[in-house]
Amino acid sequence: MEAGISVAELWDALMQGVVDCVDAAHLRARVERGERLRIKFGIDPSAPDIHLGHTVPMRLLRRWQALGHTPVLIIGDVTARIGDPTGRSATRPQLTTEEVSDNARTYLEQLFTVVDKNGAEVRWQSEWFGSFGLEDVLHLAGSATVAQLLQRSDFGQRMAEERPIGLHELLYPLLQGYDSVAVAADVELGGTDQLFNLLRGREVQLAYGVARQDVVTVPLLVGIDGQRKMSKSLGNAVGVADAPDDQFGRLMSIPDAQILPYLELATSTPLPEARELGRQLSTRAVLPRDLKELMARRVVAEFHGEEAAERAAQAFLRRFRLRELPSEVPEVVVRPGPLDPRDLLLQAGMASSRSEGLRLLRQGAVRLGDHRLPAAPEPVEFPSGTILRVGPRRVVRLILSEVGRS
RNA sequence: GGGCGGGUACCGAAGUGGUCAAACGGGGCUGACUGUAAAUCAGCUGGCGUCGCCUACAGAGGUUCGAAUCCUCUCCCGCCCA
Repeated sequence: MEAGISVAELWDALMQGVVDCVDAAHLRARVERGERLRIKFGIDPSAPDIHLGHTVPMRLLRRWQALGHTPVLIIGDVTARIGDPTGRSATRPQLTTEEVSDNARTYLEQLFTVVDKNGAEVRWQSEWFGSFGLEDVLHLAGSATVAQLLQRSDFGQRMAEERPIGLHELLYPLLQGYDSVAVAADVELGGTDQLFNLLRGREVQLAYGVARQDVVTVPLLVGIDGQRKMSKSLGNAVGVADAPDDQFGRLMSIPDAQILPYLELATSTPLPEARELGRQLSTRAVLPRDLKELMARRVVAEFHGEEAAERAAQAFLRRFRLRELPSEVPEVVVRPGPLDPRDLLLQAGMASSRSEGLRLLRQGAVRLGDHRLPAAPEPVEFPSGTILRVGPRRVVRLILSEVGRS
């Protein structure tokens, strides 16, 4: 435990960025008593990678960890198969055990890019649910009423729209809640959308006669579309394990309004500095574009290091501001000899059909070497190594060869 | 078991005999513009030897000169009643 910092300061550090805290008075008292708490954070390996949105609660978890508390990471290998219905307007497809265990492996690796592996406890749901019998399920189900579970707004909405709600989905919050019983959680952390599930955990604990956890939520990170919650399946996520260039590029595409939230939630920028930058942004003392670049650099640096962040930033500038070629141009093998432009696009993998190729040509999207290709049927010829560009971001180097073409 | 409403392109959703490769919205792509892969505006968005052909509106049959649209059966989904 850190010496020389006041109880109030300690509490502030723990609560930085927190949205909901239940029961705050209870939790604060425990913290002030110097108790070392077990902080539960669950993650469902329902997709192969962790994204920036996940790192928001993870980052808070790391702060708690640094102040002497124990992260208890739950790998939701059972609930992942159901799919958390939170925020969903439709039932999720259920995953197979193989998919889940594959995902879980990469999840753990990626979790420890933020949370310190030392002193963290990793628990798999199957530890306790693996031997869960029907009687156990019934007992657990008996801890809540249908009306209580239907309180959730997403369920209510689905009811109103006469859409289906799977019975297993109703069980989801209870399963997650039981985890808290199994690991004797003192605190559970999650995004604001998790509030219902987190609070349900308290009720489950009550039903099992164990001490109730306190609940802490953090803001959700909006996806790079600036609209919806960040989610892999919505394609608006920045993956923790994504390549530096890819992360940087995606981050540079967020709307201006999201620059500050990203800076505060997805980087380790100290709060005072973030506030000051926000002030400069509002007075235009700093350009949104420049601040966005700073944010993107910091995010990339967290996962790949300063050097990689610098390289990614340089590559981005070269490519989009100066319109230079990226340093690594993928090569693609095409057949030599005069080629119909549409076939060229098809062979180069830039179009999925000749019709699509024709559309791109008509739209003036195709540049071969230094020239824009017209939508004419005349075959083109070019030396090996010629650059083919389609649109602003797809580039390949054409290698002529009779062999190896597909 | 009964009643009702559905299954349309990547998604949502119109269309109820020809003019439907299928309105509209979202997404995606492209162009212009810009501080950016933002915002805005415009176009494109089944395939093929490009004014023609092929495949397509859950599936299989059928009626018709002609069907996403009508009929029959099948499969699947939702809600309600029991």
